[in-house]
Amino acid sequence: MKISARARYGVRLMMVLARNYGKGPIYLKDIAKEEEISEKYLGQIVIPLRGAGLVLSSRGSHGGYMLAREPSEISLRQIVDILEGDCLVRCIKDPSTCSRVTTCASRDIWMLLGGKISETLGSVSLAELNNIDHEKAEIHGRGSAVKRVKSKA
Amino acid sequence: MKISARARYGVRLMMVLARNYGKGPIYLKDIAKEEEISEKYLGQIVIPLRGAGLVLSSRGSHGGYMLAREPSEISLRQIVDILEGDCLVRCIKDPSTCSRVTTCASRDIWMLLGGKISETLGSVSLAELNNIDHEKAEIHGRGSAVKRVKSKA
DNA sequence: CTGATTTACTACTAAAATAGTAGTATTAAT
DNA sequence: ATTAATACTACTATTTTAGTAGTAAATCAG
Repeated sequence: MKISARARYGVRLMMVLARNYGKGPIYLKDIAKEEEISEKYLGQIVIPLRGAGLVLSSRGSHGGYMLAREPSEISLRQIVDILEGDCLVRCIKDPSTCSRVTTCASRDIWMLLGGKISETLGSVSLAELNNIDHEKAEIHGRGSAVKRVKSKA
Repeated sequence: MKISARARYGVRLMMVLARNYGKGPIYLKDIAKEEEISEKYLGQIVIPLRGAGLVLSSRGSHGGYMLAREPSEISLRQIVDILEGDCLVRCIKDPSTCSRVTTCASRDIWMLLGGKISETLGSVSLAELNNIDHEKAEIHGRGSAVKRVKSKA
């Protein structure tokens, strides 16, 4: 039971966009460089986030990505749900895959657990996440994200 | 983010043993038949459960498996922890695998989530799980487990 | 003792999922 | 036009998963 790189990378991508909210579009290249993630792979990850309306994009030489709404209005749950396609057990989404559904108690428990996970992820917004990040950065002395690395200046 | 068949099967195996607690050892063959799981595969799954002291085994012609303690004293968390080797993200168990550990906020969230999952699984015992099961069985009319299928009689 | 039956252990394997890479097309500013 | 960004599609190496197969060891009945 682990979280895919896809979802983890997606969250980090969104955190960078959240830090730069209101500053216009950010290049994927810069995010990839800062977060040390393959740009091509990030390019695949951002597509469904855009498709779900969490991210806006613009193409061309001054293109890039930005959040579609405030960081406080985007929860981790939304991001993870989009990127982590599969649920805990298949029979939750699709009960027809198992004939034991009506009598299976363990299924009930996996559903309960799935609910708890959603609840937990739903209770954390990108804004809160970046607050944690900022506190840690103050202690350990890290710069303020993209700006420092940005290729233009 | 899904639960492996290994862990799911392990939970079902333990539920059968819980239903038959106090009745002496149960054959893996019967459990496999009842739960419609490969006996050989179950044989692999039960080993670590025995190793962790949750299950007792005896070999030979009247061998089998039984719980090492009362169903109310065994939580889902124990079972899942034993069978689901990996944690949510590798950097939790082994911080040295990532250089960003000190400044990474997302890691904090995955740890929080991991805690919630443990908490949830820890709050459910095999006894409680079988109560749910029994309620469902009464509604949908299923027999009382192994006995019905048992190969000897 | 012997044979039947069970667990214990080890090695192997087909299929699926994961985490990418690569290349091309499209869009937009200079 | 050229450049520089996103958009899209296809492919692939590696790892993980979910088993299968076969042998060894223990235990009980007769």
